[in-house]
Amino acid sequence: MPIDSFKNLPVKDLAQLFKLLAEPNRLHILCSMGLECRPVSAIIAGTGLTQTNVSFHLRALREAGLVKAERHGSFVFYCLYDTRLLELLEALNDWRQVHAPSTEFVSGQATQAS
Amino acid sequence: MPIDSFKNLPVKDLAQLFKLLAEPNRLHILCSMGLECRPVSAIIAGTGLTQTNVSFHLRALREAGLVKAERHGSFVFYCLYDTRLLELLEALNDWRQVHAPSTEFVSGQATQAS
DNA sequence: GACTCACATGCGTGGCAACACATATGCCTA
DNA sequence: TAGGCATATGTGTTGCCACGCATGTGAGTC
Repeated sequence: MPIDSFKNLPVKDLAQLFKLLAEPNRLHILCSMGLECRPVSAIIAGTGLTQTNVSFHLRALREAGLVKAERHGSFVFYCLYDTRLLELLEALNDWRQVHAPSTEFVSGQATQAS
Repeated sequence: MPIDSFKNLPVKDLAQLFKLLAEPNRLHILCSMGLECRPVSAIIAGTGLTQTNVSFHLRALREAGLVKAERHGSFVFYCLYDTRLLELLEALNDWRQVHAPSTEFVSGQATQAS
């Protein structure tokens, strides 16, 4: 693997993944799922989104292979396919905090980069 | 730090970062910059995009703090603020290859996940 | 089978983002 | 200072995406 292997990154595919993660609500859904499987109703309650909207986003995440759905009775449980995604999100967030703090709350105070 | 610290991720800010990275051309620009500083004209040549478009995307990246601009004569050189971003991109791409291959080329053959 | 609950889907709408064209600005050279 | 090159910016258009409403489907209960 050459040093500048990032020049050969599949930009298009990677961008498609980022597009999925670029939606605050979708990201919220992913994070609120965490490590466990939860029924859609729990996700709706946890996020405060409408049922239509949650279903819409779950479909996108499911079709992209980020989450999987399992029927249990009349409930459909959703969970992450690979929870390591959350670690990557945290890593990226650590980087962001240092680098592009934008709107960030530090010890209860808003530090807006004007 | 609790185990489920990802439930406290600043979803909105993180999504904003992903939004920047969700544009194939913008991602291409970032990757093609690599570790060195390059003038806009080089980026234009490297990406094949129009001057307007490159300038447009560079502005977004600059205002987000992902890249910095330096004037040298009549040229403006752009480079990454923190090249560790590329490592994160690679990590995320490795994850993606395993997990959401979507449209991926392996040894010249398209392996479409139908 | 009728009713209910959990979830999915089709359709229409509004808003935003990428892009191109034209033009402005800044720097250099002669 | 005139002219040309490098880059930025303003405006308008187009296309896509998130969202809500209404409705469909599938499972469980009686």
